[in-house]
Amino acid sequence: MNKYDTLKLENQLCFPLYAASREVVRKYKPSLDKIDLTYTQYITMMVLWEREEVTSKELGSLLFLDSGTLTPVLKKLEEKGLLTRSRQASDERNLLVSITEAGKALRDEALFVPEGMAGCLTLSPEEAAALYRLLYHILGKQV
Amino acid sequence: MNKYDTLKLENQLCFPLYAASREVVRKYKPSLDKIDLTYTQYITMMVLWEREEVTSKELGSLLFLDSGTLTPVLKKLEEKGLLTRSRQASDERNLLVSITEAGKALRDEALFVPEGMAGCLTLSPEEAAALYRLLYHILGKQV
DNA sequence: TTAAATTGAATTTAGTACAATTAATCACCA
DNA sequence: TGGTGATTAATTGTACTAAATTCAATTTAA
Repeated sequence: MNKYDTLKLENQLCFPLYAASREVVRKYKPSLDKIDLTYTQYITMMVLWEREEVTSKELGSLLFLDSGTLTPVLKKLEEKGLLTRSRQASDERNLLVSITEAGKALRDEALFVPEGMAGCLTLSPEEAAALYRLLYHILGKQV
Repeated sequence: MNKYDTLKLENQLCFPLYAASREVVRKYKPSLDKIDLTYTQYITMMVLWEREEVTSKELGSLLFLDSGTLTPVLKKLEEKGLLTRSRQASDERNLLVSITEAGKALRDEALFVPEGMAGCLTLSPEEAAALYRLLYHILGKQV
């Protein structure tokens, strides 16, 4: 035991978290390429498939992304014709994001994405549930 | 139960993994700012504090980073005077990365980083160990 | 000994993150 | 009621990270 042990890679919890996150996002890539979305764009669309209309602020808090990150993502998705951006009449500071028909249509194509990932993570249902709980704990949302 | 359930954000395991990773890296930032390192630079230095000399290739496999990501990181650390980059005589394709005295000296300052993070993650030792194991499982390295 | 295949790093291009700025709204009090 | 300062939300600028492509060195096979 020496004083530098806390600086060893193998003693870090953050490092495997960081690496695993990138690893899994990388695994999504081939499926997401087929529908021409990045991972960030994909989770954004997930919210819109549930909500149809949402403010940028709400999106940010759902996805844990700040507005500086979200702005270019939303502009890109607007370019693709999957959503529209407008200002909320009641408070023009708020950006209102609305899904388009093309955006709704993409949902059916996107069904293949979780299908393709199913075999990728070799965790048992119990392990997956435990991991899920621990991760939301870190995110400050006890489940 | 409808066919779109697999596309709900709350049913994803990848999403909290992605979000938690960014969340924790964000928590490191204030500590890392004090020693003028990004998180990626920090984990790179961690390897060099253990090894002193390592090829770029080995670094990549230890950190799960590819050379395209590593090249700018190593150049930046060289600029800061924390390491030197040279070619391996036996095979000039290999980039040899060596820590400098300044790099070694930084280790003592870096001790404050894990100290500062200690209170940030409110996981019990058992939970931390479980998470650690699950993450390395995803990384394909059973522990 | 040379051509083809492989390996490793660097470059290019795109995406993501943070800090600083700008615009809109709100709250307070004269 | 109207104005001033504080707050909130998004955007912009800059830096970092990631993936795909390119280029150079090496190895292998003919």
